[in-house]
Amino acid sequence: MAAKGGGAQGKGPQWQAGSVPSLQQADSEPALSIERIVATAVELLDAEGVDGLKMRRLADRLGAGAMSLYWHVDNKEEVFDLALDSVLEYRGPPQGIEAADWRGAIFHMLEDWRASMLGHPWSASLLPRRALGPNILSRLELLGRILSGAGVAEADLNGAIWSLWNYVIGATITRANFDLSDDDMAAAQQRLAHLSEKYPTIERARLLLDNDWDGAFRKGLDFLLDGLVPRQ
Amino acid sequence: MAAKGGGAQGKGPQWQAGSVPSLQQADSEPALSIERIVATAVELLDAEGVDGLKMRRLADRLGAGAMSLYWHVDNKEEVFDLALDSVLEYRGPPQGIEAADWRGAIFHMLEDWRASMLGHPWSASLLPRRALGPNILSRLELLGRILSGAGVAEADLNGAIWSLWNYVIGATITRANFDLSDDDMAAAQQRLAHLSEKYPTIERARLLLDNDWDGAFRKGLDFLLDGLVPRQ
DNA sequence: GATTGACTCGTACAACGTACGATGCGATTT
DNA sequence: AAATCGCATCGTACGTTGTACGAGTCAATC
Repeated sequence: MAAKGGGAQGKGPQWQAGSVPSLQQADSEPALSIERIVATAVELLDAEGVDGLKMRRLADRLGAGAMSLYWHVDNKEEVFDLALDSVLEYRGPPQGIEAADWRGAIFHMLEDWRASMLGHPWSASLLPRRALGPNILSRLELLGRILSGAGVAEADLNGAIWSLWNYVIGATITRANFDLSDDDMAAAQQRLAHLSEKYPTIERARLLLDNDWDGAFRKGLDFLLDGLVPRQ
Repeated sequence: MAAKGGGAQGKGPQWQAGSVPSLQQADSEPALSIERIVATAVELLDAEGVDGLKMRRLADRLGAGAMSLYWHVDNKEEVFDLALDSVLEYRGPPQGIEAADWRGAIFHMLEDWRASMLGHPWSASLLPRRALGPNILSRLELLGRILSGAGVAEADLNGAIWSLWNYVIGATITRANFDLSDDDMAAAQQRLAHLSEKYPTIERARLLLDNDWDGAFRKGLDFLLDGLVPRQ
């Protein structure tokens, strides 16, 4: 009887944390586990980017055979899913009371979100393809709770949550994309040099060059919040 | 002397349109060309998604050998770049004068942008990884021109353009992601069913279920524009 | 001691991107 | 007319990838 379908039963990632330690090769490596796999996958992704994650390489880093991974994981996609969600954990606002300063709470959470993703740029390119993990859902839940407490009407809650989510995702993806490739940008400029007179406004605004990304992010967020919850 | 580096010289896509027709096999297939390759790639992407685009399959559809593609294109990545940009062409507002109704002009362009991408959902997942093509730049240029005309200060232009871009990208990617997978969503619900009490707000807002995406998009855009260019 | 179930891994395979070099063909040159 | 050249096509082959399959190990249970 093969192990087929035993460990990683069912479809989709198992969003779990608790598991039995139960190490059995006490000599060197601390035995395989989803946690270790995910942690190492994140390391590898940080070091080599999305294309650098290969099952064999991941197994090597873990001191295991390639096929051993498949006991804990259905396929490579699931590794991506788990790695992505693991990076998006939110530890909550520092000390501020969210009820009192809802605006601060939102800002903190969303800026932390953005920072988390920019700290692992591969996550931005992964996000569009992947499912909602529990950490993402937690953030959305928190967002909804704060907005609701801030006075957003029930009927508008959906639109408000999505608007903020959209904005954060968009800003992060854009930033991660251009951050990864400062020379790509230069190359683009080069490549389009002879067309540059077609884009005078972009040229004038130096849109592609010097940018206060963080400031722009905050400002746009401010506008959005002003619209969602008018200052009294 | 091999053809190596002859046709697709240099690095990066050639953002060109004009080319000599010059068909030489007059019998059946109208000869290979970048235009034909890109058009067929888009077809294939529409039909099979990002993972469905393989060089061999693309060549088959074109009635050509796989390696023939490489005369016109450096590698598969370039096919993605070209396909993405080709989908993002903007034909301009219908009849409205952009100077008079700048708000309408912006809305039209951005909604068209979003619609273009949703019409080819693969484009949303491709965008984070790819470079700026001329069609994207044109849209940004137009956006900047309109905003500038609407009274946005030179110093704020950058932030304003990026805010809108971010919002559109984020909204589109989110929507495309969830649209692709209505059953993924159901599966996610299922998978997280036992955790559902952890997300009461999401539950209550039915965030994952019924959504007026278009309405939410417009509303958020309104808020953003109100912030960027206060109504007098 | 036999059985079971959790876990590991060596081998093998099919599919993929694409390097390489041969080939064909029209236009240009001699 | 013959030779040359540049554009374009494609058959073959290689290296790399994800992963199916089944054999193997070991601890716990009966």
